[in-house]
Amino acid sequence: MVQHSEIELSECSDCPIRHRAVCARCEEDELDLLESIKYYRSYSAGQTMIWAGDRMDFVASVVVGVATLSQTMEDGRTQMVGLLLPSDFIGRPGREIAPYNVTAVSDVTVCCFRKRPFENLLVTTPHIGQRLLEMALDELDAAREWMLLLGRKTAREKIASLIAIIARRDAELKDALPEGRLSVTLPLTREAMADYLGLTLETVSRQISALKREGIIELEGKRRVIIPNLPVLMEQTGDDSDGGPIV
Amino acid sequence: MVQHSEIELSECSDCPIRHRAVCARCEEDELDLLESIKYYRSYSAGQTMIWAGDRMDFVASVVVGVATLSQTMEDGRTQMVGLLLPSDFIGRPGREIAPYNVTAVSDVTVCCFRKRPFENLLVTTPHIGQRLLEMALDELDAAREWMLLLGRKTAREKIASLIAIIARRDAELKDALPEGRLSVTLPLTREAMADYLGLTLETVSRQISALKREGIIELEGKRRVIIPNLPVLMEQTGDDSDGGPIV
DNA sequence: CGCAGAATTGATACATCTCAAGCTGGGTGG
DNA sequence: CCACCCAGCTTGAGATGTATCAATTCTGCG
Repeated sequence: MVQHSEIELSECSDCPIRHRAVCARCEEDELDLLESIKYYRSYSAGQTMIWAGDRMDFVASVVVGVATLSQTMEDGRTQMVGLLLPSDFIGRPGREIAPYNVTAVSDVTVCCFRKRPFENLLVTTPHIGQRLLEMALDELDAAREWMLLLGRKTAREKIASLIAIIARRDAELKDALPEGRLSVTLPLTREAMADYLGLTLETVSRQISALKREGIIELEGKRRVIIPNLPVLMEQTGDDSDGGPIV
Repeated sequence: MVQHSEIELSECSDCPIRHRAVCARCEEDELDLLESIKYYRSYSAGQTMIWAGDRMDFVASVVVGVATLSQTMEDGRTQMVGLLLPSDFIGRPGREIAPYNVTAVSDVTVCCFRKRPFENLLVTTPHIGQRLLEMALDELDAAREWMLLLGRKTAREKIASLIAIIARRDAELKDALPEGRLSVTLPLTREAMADYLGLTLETVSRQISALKREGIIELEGKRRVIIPNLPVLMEQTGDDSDGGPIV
């Protein structure tokens, strides 16, 4: 079931996530230590990478692709609790059992470290622990933003927020300020968006249609969204108008 | 507005949160360093300790009492995003501006560290960073559990979950397994519970009444809840029946 | 006692879910 | 090359859970 095709990727020194992942702060010699315990793994779109309850003998960084973290209740209701993009970290030092499902949304390649050696490095190599702390705190902030969305926003605000989040992230990747007419690709199906937002897929579809009808977004196919005017979209998110994210 | 009554508390070595807070892993000599930059601050019930947008020149640990972390939208909708109990950490190294409101629910005493010196200790004293990482990851797990609650649970499940969470935590403090007839005190008003759960206070009140009517809980006054049979309550939470928390 | 904040309860409105029926676009096999 | 199929998506109609608005009723306390 699980596809294990090992992929030969570049060395750490010219890895695409070298400066954002858990290894970002490492010096050359520390990088060598990581290099010696790392290996790549790939999954194809739709595959479940890890099942909640599985024993985990590794931790990993997403190198390429998009994956999701999700929880499922007995009756099938599911809630996404994390959206994993390149450089994001999977797993937790000191934990045996995976608490969430991890699913590949697109084809995904991850850089794995065997857990035990990684835990040792964590003690001996402060730069790794420092970076991991920074990343954990960033995720905690994101989770709290997400809690406001889930608990208090309307369906329309949720959709607008999601599109805005994706647009902002795209811009971040290009290091360009988002302005004028932008075009972003939704990496998620309607159902995955629903799981992200705590809605049903029908409501997601209806709200997207409504935003389109009102000219706030345009669609090119099902997955590509054009935002003629970002500030207008931002007004629909319910967030403070004045502000970029507080850093 | 803010009450600054300094309180003379014990030394670190016999501090009530010595073994759970950010200092838990510290050796005696490391503790001395913390001791030299710490000071206490107290707030009375209902007081706002920190406003979102405030400049933060310290980080802190809750020593006594309960506080909340919350976000408010322009039109007044508010969502609680953190419940801070003794030993929980406030603030983030490397951050200037507070992103959330912090409010004292009961009278609260915190142990503060000036931010700059604390950040230096973080680099020179790995035990602090390690513990902080552990705590951040625990909070992240709690946030993700909370996201499932906000996104997918019904009002009744939310209330049952909240009572169960509080019951479990009380038991943890006493290091006793919860069994038989338990009695717990809700540290929150109905409105605060609503902000925690993403509901209105009327819905909270109705659901509590419903659980009472059905004999799943009993009330002693408004704040004290008696749970005649914990497993029966747990069935109402929507969570997996089999399981304690995955550690 | 009497007041104020907290909580309960009721009646109604409304947003979102649920169930059900089509639509669309891209791939496949005849 | 077309017909078909299927997953993903859209749209509709009606049900339902929670919010909203509005009285009361508690409870603790000066």
